[in-house]
Amino acid sequence: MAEFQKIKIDTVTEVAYRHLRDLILTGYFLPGQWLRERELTELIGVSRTPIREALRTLEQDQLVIAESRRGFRIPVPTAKEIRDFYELRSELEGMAAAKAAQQGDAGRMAEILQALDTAQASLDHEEILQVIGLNNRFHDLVAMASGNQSLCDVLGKLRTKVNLFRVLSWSGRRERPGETLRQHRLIFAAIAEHSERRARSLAMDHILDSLPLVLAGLNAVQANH
Amino acid sequence: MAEFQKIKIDTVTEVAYRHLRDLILTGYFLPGQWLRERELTELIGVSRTPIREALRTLEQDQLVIAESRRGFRIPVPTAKEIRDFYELRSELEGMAAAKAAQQGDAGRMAEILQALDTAQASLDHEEILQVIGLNNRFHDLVAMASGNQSLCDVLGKLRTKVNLFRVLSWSGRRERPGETLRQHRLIFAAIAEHSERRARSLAMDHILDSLPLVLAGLNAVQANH
DNA sequence: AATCACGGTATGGTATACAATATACCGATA
DNA sequence: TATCGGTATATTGTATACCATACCGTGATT
Repeated sequence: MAEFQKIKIDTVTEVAYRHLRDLILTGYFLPGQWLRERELTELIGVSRTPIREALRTLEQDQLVIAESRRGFRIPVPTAKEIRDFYELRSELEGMAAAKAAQQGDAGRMAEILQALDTAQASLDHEEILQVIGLNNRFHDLVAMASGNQSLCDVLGKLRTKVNLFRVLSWSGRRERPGETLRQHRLIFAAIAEHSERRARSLAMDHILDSLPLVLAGLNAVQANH
Repeated sequence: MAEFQKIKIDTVTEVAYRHLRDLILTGYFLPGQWLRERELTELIGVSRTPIREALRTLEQDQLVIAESRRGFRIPVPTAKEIRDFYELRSELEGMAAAKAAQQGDAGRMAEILQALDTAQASLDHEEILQVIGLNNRFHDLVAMASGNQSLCDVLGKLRTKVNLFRVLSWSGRRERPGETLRQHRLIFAAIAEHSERRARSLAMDHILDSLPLVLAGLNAVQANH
C-alpha cells in the first residue's frame, strides 16, 4: 500500500505570517506605517500571541522593522539599500545560473523549459499574472537546479524582499513580462549548453536590468512626498 | 551641550535570544535535542512569550528547527548541507573581498590592518581566544569595507551559522589560528593593492580551506553515534 | 523659546487557562 | 508474538487579562 501523506496542519501563527506577508507585498500598508498589534489582531482575526510571532518572522525577512518598545513598521527603503540589494541578488542569481549550468540536471532542465513554454503560451493569451508567476518560478527552478540548498534558501528570501521594493516604488506597474521572458530564454540556453560563465553573466545582467526601473519608481514615490 | 545618546534598552526577548544563541553556539545542547519551552523558561528565567519569540528568530537563523506541534530542536547537519553552505559562504566572502578591493576605503583598510596586528600580538602572547575573536572580526571588517550593507547582513548570518557547524562537529578544537591569520594577511594585501580578482580568489579559497576539517569532525561525531 | 511635568496610548512581559496533538504505555485481539 | 487501538500524559498552540514601562504630544512654567 502506498504510504499515507502526512498532512501538514497549519498553525494560526503560520497563517497569520502568510496573511501579513501578502498584505505587505501587495502594498496594503504604506512605507513607514506602524503596524499596531491590536489592529492586526482584528484584521487577521487571531490573538496577539501568533501576531507577535509572525511579526518576528517578518522582521527576519526584513519586511518589517522592529523598534524597541515602539513596535513594528514597514521599512522606507533608500536608493542605496536597493542598489546594494540588487548587487547582492545579482551575484547570487549569477552563482545559481553558473552552478545550474555545471550540474546540468536533465529533469530540472525539462522543468525549466516547460515553465518557459507555459509562460510563452500565457503571454500569447495575455494572461499577465500567469506570466509574472511563471517568471518568478523560473528563478526558483534555476536555483533548485544549482543543487545548492543554502543558495536556494537565501535566494528565496531575497526574492521575497524584492517584491517589497517593487510594491513600495510602484515599479511593478511598468514591468514588461515579455522582455523578461525573452531574457529568461537566453539564460536557459546558456545553462542548457553548460556555458557557466555565460549563464552567470546573463543572469547577473538580467537582475541589474530591472534596477533602474525600481530606482525611478522610488524617486517618483518620494517626489509625491 | 552634546546630544544625549539615545539609550538602547534591551527587551527581554532580545536578551533571551542572545542567551539561547550563545548556549547553542557553545554546544550546550546536543544535535537533535528538543528544546522544551518549559525548561527554557527556567533556564533563562523569563516567561514563555519571549522564549517563543526568541525561538522564532533562532529558527530564521537556522540555529533551531521548528516542527509543527512538536516544538524546536537543534539541527543535525548533513555533509551535503555543510558543503552547500561553505560553497555559498565562499562565494559571498569572495564578493566582499572583491568589492572591498574595489572601494579601497582608507579608513576601513587601517581598521583591518590594526585588527590583524592586534591579532598577531595576541598570537605571540598565546592568547588564543583573542586571536579567534579578531580573526572573526577580520571577516566582519572586510564585509563592511565592501560598502554593501545587504552583503554584510547576509554574511553576518552565515558566519553565525558556521559556528553551529563547528561546535556540532567539534572541529573548533583543531583550528590553527596562526595559519588563519597568515591567510588573512594575504587577503588583506590583495585588497590593499586593489587586486579584485586576487582578493576574491584568495578569500574563496580561504573559506573552502576549513571545509575538510568540519567534514572530518562531522564524521568523527557520527562515528561516536 | 526652551524645559519640564503629566497623562494617554501602545508595546513589552507575565501569568494563567484551555484546546489540540504527539507520544508512550498498556492491554486486547488475532 | 505482533499488531491494533485506546487512554493517559506531556507539550505545544492560542487566547486573554493584567500590569509595568517607554514614548509622545501637550501645555504650563520659567
